[in-house]
Amino acid sequence: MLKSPRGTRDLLPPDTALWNFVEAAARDIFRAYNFHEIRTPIFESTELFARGVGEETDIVKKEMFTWEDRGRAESDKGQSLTLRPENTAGIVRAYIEHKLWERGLNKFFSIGPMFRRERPQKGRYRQFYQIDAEIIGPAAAGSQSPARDAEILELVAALLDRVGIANWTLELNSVGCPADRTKFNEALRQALAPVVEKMCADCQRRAVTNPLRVFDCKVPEDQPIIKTLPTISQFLDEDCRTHFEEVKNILNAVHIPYVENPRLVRGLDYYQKTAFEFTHGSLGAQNAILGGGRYDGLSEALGGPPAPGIGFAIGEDRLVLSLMETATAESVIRKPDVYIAPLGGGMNREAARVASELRRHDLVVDLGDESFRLKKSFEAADKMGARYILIVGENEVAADAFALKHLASGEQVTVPRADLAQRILRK
RNA sequence: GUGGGAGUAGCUCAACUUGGUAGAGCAUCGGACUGUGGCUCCGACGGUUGCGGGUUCGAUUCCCGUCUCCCACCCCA
Repeated sequence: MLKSPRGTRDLLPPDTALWNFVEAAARDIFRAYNFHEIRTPIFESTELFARGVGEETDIVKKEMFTWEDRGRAESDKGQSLTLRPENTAGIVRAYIEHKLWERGLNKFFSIGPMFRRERPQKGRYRQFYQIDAEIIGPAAAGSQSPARDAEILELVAALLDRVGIANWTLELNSVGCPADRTKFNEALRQALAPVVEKMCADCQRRAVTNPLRVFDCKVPEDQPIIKTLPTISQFLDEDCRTHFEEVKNILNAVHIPYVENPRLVRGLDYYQKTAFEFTHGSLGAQNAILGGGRYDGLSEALGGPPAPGIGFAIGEDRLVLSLMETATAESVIRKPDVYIAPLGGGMNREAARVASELRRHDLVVDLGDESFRLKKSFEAADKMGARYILIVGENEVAADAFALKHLASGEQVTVPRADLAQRILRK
């Protein structure tokens, strides 16, 4: 049997109602913060991600779906294309390409699929969905301000609260400027050198390949050593330090709780200053539902003008997973207001007329078939959770009044055609 | 990419310590009940036991490979 490819899956009803609920809530929140939707291609030139995400990142080195396009002529060498592994690079590319700063546009959101060639596990798929938001623009427009960082964080908190995710934790850090990180990395290597032999095998490897990852070590014996290691906060320059302080000041002012995590780092090269993550329990090892940060140098790295920016990406798959602990898809689905049961030959066309009329009143209407016995229609109406069942038989058509039964109470009345919609809307 | 666990009906799961005709509940469809449901009862449908190979008279069971999912690692949202 044909199956969906590894790491992909079908989203089916009723779960899709939960996805729509999340996306509708996100759109509401974005509107309140004056963000506007942008839709970029799901594949881009490979070069964009190499330059934007970072040549040396695992994402670019081994986790992208990349192929060579067919050139138009023999002499035309095919361009390397890649399914987008994240969306910030694409949005910044569009910002540059269309000179969006000229139009005064600087707050964007986007919802859609991303692709990474990783080994799948729960909450980690090869096609996954992200809700992205970015603030980007000329410094003169205030895009470098810590107020934007705080605004983004407040937006995220509002969104999580809106969809009903309780007990989230905001972890906050500043990863400084590139110069700060260089100094920090150097200090970290020096601090590790004399002690690394006493640490676990993983840490010994990390100390060489990626020293920052030592902070993620979960081995209890290593913790005392890790506590003695320097943190990035000690290496921030004046500008980064005051920026970070002001972000925290504003968060305090709007009562957004956070915990400082000096060990929080970001994997992508372009992050600077503010880095953050929202986590939620019981997602196993993949406990981050959302992450983001500031990327002041990205536009220039992609050949654009200076355009400080900050943004985040919600892992929608994980958000929905978290949501399923408390909410069921059934609770957000809209059930039919009325199920119409045509009864007897020729009644399909009469039922269609009634259904058409009721739908014009914004009622959710479903119907059976004139071949159904009444019992079957009742069972169908029950199964789909309809509020009312409406019987359209010869008697009803002759009288131009229909039997309307409230399924939960069993109360049944005869209602003239003209009064049907109002009657159903009432309760 | 590495390590471990698991794949049996649409869903949730059985089928004794290497082996003997693959079962239940729920769901679906039909009937009891030709214009009044949720309950009950009866019946039917449903499977190349993930796929391929091997051992065996005989494999859901044992062995090998492979695919997929799950857990963890790497890394990351």
